Amino acid sequence: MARTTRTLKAIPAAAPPKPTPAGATERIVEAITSAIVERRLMPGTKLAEQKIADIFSVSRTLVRQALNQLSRDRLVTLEPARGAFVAMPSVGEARQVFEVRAMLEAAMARQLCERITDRQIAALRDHLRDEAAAIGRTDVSGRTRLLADFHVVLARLLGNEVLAQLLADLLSRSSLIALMYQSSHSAEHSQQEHVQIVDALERRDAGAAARLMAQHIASVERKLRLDPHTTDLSAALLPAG
Amino acid sequence: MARTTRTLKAIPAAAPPKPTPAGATERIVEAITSAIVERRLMPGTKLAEQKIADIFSVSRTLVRQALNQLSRDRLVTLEPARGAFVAMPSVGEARQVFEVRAMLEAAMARQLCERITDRQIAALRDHLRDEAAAIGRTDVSGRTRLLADFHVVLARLLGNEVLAQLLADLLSRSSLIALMYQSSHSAEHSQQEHVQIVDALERRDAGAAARLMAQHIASVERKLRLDPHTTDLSAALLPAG
DNA sequence: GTAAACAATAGTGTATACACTTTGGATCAC
DNA sequence: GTGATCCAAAGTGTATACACTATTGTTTAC
Repeated sequence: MARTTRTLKAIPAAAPPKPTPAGATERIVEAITSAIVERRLMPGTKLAEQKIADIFSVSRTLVRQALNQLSRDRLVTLEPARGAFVAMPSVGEARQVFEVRAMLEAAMARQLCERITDRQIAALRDHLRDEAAAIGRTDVSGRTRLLADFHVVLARLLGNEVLAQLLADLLSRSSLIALMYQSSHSAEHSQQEHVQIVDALERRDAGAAARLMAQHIASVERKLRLDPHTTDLSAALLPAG
Repeated sequence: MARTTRTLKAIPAAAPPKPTPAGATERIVEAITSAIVERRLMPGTKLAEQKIADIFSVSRTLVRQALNQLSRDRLVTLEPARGAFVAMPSVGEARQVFEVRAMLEAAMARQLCERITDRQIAALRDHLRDEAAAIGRTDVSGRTRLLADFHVVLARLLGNEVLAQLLADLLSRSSLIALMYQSSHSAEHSQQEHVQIVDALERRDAGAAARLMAQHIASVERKLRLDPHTTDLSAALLPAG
């Protein structure tokens, strides 16, 4: 009697009925990350657990998990008993992130020259074309993502997933920093520098690739407004001192 | 009437009465991390939530938070609906971790030569002395920690907390890897290489410092037994094939 | 006797409940 | 009126409850 119904679970069922309900928590993390990087959530914004829970129709439990993950990525800061806020990276932290990126990515570019294949270079050219297209369309959020992805793509070409994930974290932090310190760095300029880097990679010129990468990152950092933003109210309101 | 009791909270109360009850979750993370690094928990061990909760006299909620954090550090892996296990990094992951460390730390050593002060070198010498002492005492867990801390100390000398934390994560993963792949690398050898690195830093010889650092990390990696450990049961039980 | 189907147990995944802290406003003393 | 005190609303921190999935041991069909 119970036979017919119970045997249902014996059927493995391929997988297609699940688009992305796999991780409910992950969906929330993705949504908040996108919102921050695409400037829909400004630094300092409070992220109240119950409000987010209502929006996604889940309990606070899953929201808290998501916020915890985001805090490990440094995209949100958790203040004990006060709540979660979109992170406001300090000037010092911004400098440190870019310093680490310069170290890592210059070394990566150097390594890449020794291993990269023609096929991989072709893939990079494709990516550069996508970047240019997004810039032409003035697709703001798309171009931001593509410009950041360029760096992760390089890491993936090395076949090093550990490096790729490390870099992905640094890049999301960089996005937040660029957003917070009003980067005046034009997308076109970044894209041109990417082209130069790929050119160097194609020539297998390790020295040039490393140097260009370091310069590119320094260039992005230099365009940040790292002076004004003072967290000191009195200094801000009494500029004469 | 309620006056006398309520006014108590007006007193800020310094801080001393709190040794480490700050984060209950953090205490659990620390305990499990120590247990893994000090080889009291072997790779693949199941970490049942309720058992851990009982041990620390807390609810599963806090244990789950701790396990989530540990999974982000790659010290434990979470298998959906199956539970948490002490991570078993693959050979590929091991190689990738060491590759990233080589890139990052060589660059760090190079940078350090340009900025390090005599005072900081003295501090490094102190650290080297501690290492030697721990080795003399055959203080296994202590020497392991000190040898790893050397690398984090270098990052801190650069004044780059972002780098320091990144490196700390990579080092805890390295510890797990060394443990899993039965490193035959002697502590004495590592310590001698540390001394050579500090010597190069003292000479402000950037090239030598970077090279020695890269060699040191490669040396540690080379001593790992990266062949045997097969995750394939049949291959393990039927060596003849 | 073997192998598949079933049932019981243990354990994870999510939601809910409750205690405590913070915060903004109202009250009260002066 | 100005100041601090107190109270209520909102929100976080932790524990507990319940549903569902995986696993293991048993039974049953052949």
